[in-house]
Amino acid sequence: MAGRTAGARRAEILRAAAGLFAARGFHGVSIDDLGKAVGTSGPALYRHFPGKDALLAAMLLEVSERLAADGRQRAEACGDPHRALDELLRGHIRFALTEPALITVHDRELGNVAEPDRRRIRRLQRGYVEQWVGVLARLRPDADPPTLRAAVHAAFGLLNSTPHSAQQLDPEPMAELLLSMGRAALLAES
Amino acid sequence: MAGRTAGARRAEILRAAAGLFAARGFHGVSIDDLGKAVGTSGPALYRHFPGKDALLAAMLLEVSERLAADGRQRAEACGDPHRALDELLRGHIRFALTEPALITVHDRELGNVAEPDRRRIRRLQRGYVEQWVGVLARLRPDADPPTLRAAVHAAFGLLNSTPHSAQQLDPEPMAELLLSMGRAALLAES
DNA sequence: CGGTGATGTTAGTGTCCGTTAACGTCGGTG
DNA sequence: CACCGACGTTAACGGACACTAACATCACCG
Repeated sequence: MAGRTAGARRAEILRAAAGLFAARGFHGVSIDDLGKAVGTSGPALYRHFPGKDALLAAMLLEVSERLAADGRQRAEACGDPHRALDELLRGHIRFALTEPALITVHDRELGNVAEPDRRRIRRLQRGYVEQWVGVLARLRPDADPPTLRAAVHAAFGLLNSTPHSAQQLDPEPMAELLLSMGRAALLAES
Repeated sequence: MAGRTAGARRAEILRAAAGLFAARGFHGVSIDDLGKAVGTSGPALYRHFPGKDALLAAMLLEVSERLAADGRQRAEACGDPHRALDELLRGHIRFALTEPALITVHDRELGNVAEPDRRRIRRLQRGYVEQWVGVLARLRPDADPPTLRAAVHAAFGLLNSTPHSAQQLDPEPMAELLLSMGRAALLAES
């Protein structure tokens, strides 16, 4: 029982921390802020994480693993690259619309993670990007890998703009808009 | 002459601060860091800005004004909406590639500006967005304004992804890539 | 029932940070 | 030359922060 409770607490802390980090930045959130956000006060956090840095590292590792695993699964699920690209887009869009705070922290706060974890996160992120590049390469055999990588990063920027603009549209039309924009951008001839 | 020197110093501080804020976030940079970055030490800053917050506010105001003025000029320069959109795209891309740090700070750190300046910055940003929306509305009369606004925000996300990916490609091909991707995304039928 | 581990509390502790104070330098100006 | 404003310095102060220490609670288990 203790294990399950501990896991729930940990997840609750990570969720609250994601919201606060996304809104004010890692250095703009204090340990006491994090404690208050989950109903405890301050240093209770150290029962679940060895420190503030470790909390951020755990959060980014978890997100990167989710994205990478989801991407691998979706990219390998179907042989048609057009369908595979749509699957990747839909998966990323669902994630971005469901957890905008995690997406925000994911591409802003890597610089605040120290070296052992940082490398693991980078490796996962790179693997995710390469899934996209692999699919895209089959759709655009003319383009060289660096261009494809830059295009994928640009598409991520497009999809991750959700936190800035999601308030303007309902989730379903927003998802459709992002899907068509992302597809058009990635398949555009330069 | 003192005026010219002061202006140069002020601009130098803003430039250095942009780089540091973009890399580590507003709260991750100290006054002493800012001083060291321009060759002076610490509190010399208070000869040029009343405080750290005011420095950020000045930076964001300047960027927002530059973007809004440039957008207005480019959007109004030509009657053909296709050409106007290309002009807006090229202008924004040039800015994003020339000053990636300013672009980064511009859409991350507004939350750290207090209320009097904050409203002015928001107004300028909104004006810039509306320039894009106005041009886009002539190209896509079918779409409603909220959708167009969301599309413009998404396109900004695409164009502003430069800081994450600009190292992979030379500036000119990168600009061409962003131009074609941005154009395709904004004109995609949903 | 006594022990134990998980989980919380409050009270420090040392450090860093934004800001102010007091003072120095120096070029230009009356 | 006396003065003054622009610009810089170092020293200090008060508060905030990450983290630790010492102690409380309480379910569970032998």
